[in-house]
Amino acid sequence: MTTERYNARDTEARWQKIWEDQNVFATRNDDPRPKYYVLEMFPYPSGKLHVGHVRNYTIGDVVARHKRAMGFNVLHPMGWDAFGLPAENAAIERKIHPKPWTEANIATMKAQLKLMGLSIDWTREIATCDPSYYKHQQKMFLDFWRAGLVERKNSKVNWDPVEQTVLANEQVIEGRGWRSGALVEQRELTQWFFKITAFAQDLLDSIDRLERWPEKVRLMQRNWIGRSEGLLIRFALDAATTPSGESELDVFTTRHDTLFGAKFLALAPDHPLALAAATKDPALAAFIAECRHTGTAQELLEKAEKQGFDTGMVALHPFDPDLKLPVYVANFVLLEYGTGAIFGCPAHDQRDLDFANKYRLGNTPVVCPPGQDPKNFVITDTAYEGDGRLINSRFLDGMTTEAAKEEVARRLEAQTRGNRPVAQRQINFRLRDWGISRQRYWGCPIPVIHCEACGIVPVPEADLPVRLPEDVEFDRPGNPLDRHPTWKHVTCPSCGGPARRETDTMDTFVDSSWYFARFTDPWIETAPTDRAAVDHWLPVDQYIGGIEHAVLHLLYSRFFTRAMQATGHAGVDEPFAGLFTQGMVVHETYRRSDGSYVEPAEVRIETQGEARRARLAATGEPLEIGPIEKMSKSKRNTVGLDDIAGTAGADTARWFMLSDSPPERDVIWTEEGAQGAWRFVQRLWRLVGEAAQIAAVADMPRPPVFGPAALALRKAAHRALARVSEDVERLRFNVCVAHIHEFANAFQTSLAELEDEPMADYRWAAREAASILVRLFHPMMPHLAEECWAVLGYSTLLATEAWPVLEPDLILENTVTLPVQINGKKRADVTVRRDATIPEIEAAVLGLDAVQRALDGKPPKKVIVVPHRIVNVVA
RNA sequence: GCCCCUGUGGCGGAAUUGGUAGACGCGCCUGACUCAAAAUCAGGUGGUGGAAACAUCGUGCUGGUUCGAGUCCGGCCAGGGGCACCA
Repeated sequence: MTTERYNARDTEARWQKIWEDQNVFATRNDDPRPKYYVLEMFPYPSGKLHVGHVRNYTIGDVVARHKRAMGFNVLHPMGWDAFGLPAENAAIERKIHPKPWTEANIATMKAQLKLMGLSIDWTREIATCDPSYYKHQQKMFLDFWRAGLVERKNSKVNWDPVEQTVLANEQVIEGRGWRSGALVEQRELTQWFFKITAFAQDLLDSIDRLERWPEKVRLMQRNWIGRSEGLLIRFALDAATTPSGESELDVFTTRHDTLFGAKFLALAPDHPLALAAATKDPALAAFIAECRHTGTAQELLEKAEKQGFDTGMVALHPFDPDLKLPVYVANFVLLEYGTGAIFGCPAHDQRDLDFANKYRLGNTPVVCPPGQDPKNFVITDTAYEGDGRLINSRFLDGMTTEAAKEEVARRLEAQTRGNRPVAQRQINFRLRDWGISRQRYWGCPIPVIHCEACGIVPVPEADLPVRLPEDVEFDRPGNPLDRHPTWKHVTCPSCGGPARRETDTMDTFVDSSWYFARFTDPWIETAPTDRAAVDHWLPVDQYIGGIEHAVLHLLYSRFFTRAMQATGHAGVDEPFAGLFTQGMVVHETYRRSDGSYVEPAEVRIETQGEARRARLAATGEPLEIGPIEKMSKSKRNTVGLDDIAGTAGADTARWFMLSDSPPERDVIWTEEGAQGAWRFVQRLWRLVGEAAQIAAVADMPRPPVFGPAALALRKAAHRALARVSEDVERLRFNVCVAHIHEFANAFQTSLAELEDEPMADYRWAAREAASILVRLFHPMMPHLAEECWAVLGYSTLLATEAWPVLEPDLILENTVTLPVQINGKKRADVTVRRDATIPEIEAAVLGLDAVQRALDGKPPKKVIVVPHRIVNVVA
């Protein structure tokens, strides 16, 4: 019996067309079934779908198809994160306008996505560069502004010299721009900010509720928000020493217990008091200028030595005005955190100690580590930053760190100067407001107008969207909007006088902060969201994407959803109830003897025993096999969709992506593995073909009894069903793959052992087994599954079929075989009735030869019976 | 420097969450089919000893808890990630 070889190319195209023609994946908002919203992070339309995308969307598609089979009304949309710099760079390099460039890329990538057979509702497709999308974003910007969630302020910002634009803190990784990799400089600019800090506490607290998020991402967000509880202490200054008679200085600390160890105060170089003093002290002004200079590049900043300048000002210790503390300006104090001023306790803070040692300010240990004799506890080069008992601290002596903090806070809060308390408890966050101004063209225009008479005026809602002009030039660096001859010149909507449009555009992360909400009703024109739709669908039940967005996109979206809730655009605060971060696709690298990289497609791998060797396929030239790395153009180790889907088909690529590694880990793309997946596709095809030959007709009545062969097959089918059902729910697709393999092996063996003329009961069981098998692999390999479904004689679409129903009786055996251990080592097996009592099991075990021998006539010390698991005899 | 995660055959990885370590796949070895190759099918594949039954060791190292530890606890080592003058 021969079966035709499975033709992936034609078959996949055929089913894709059928799904499309029948609108199988279009989702209705008024469908009464329970909802399930699956979403993969939408792509930037770079023009090329790479295997990382394939993995991401395959995972999402498995979830979508499985949930659909489980009876949910599944929303699985797709769109384009279409604003961004690459389009502008293409415009500069290739003289193509960003708009047609982006549109062409979208068309290409959409066609590639369709080749993968994803069950996407394309009727909801959106692109963020479309005015029908960004007009709503402008509307929300204005609403947020009115709600006090937008602010225009002057501050130090990260300037990317390559991209010629400002970046948010989250977009600076190790001092470099997240995209350009250029060293970021600090610049002082007036910018638009979203007040993400307004939600700092809530964003932090709510992380606890995100139970279906990876712990790792939750931790990263907690650290990024960086809450610390401390005390704001108002130090008195000796007014005679200050530039204009200033008498107070606020300092934030989390270690108020060490207050008696204070040796100095330090101000950030740009602290108002430092600037005031600098007007009267040229040397200080020079020092501050120097700090600013070295402060431009993050890298230098990290290596820079602690430096300070004694301002001559004197502060008084809050508990003893006779203790005078010098006030320095120091390069390591940050203006943006706390009050921009600190008190230095050298004994218990390494930075303060380095500083004090350099300027000979001395140190007094005030916290004694546990187990240390206070009498000979001295600090030289290493500060003690841990907890302990207080020493050298008058009324605090003997207290624990915690008690001393409380005592200091209590006493200082009770003190007043003027009529203000000397201290108050304060919570500080590391999180900064989100700077969204970008000095670029290809982004969403910020809908405001600058008027000399009226100040900053919002664009009236009737005038939205503020459209990007299309006639722009990219011949020079900088922002083309700013250079446009007419676009920015407008009349003030308030006074009618001449005014200027804002030429900055929004960070593209704003675009991606609410697209998931827009998908719930992308048709509504009068508002960003339809409240019924957005409240029905959100939060996203399963969101899938890369770990690189752990704090960027995922934190911004959490903020944005809260802001939408505050302005009435959504009824929820958390956008993503479940998050899954998938690993990267990596590949071996190959290099010639001259060090140049060679693409996998040009390489031939030879194996000799366990040794692997690589050669250039064309010439046989030997190549060095390099480390396995993230796919990149520079290492030339990329694999394109065409390389995979071309002959072996999308199903093969999808199956391989899911088979080896757990989805959260990196998967190594190997030629051998891909071939293995292709072989399995063929094997399933043959297997289902053979099964179809003997399988009963679909409506054959269920036989009253099953013979041993039929029963064994049914058991294997239902065992696989039970296991795959559980593991697909837990997104453990690699384990699902193993179960399907196991079942296919058992099925094939069963068919091979068959007599020529199978009995009716077996023919019924074969149909059942085949239909279960096909439905189990359908979410992963939908085209092959549809084709097999048709081969089995069904006329329905498998894409809309229900998940098989488990018969639990079939996976319960009447007898169980338990391993028998003697002193913890396995020595025998015992088979007992499933419902055997513990004494019965014990009796059976003690009767075993191996146990008798081991006991040597003596009674066992102990027999541990764990029903259905194991028996352990302690001799 | 601080915080977190991960270490299991030649490789990717399973292990019912404290109960038979190595499922499943890749690779490799042997055999069948073939003039031959590919494809396919059958068998084998952690180390050591043994013809075999079997014995014995074995989840980075080390100590502990337990009848029983890959899984829990303590201390190391290695690899990966996040944050980084955050007071």
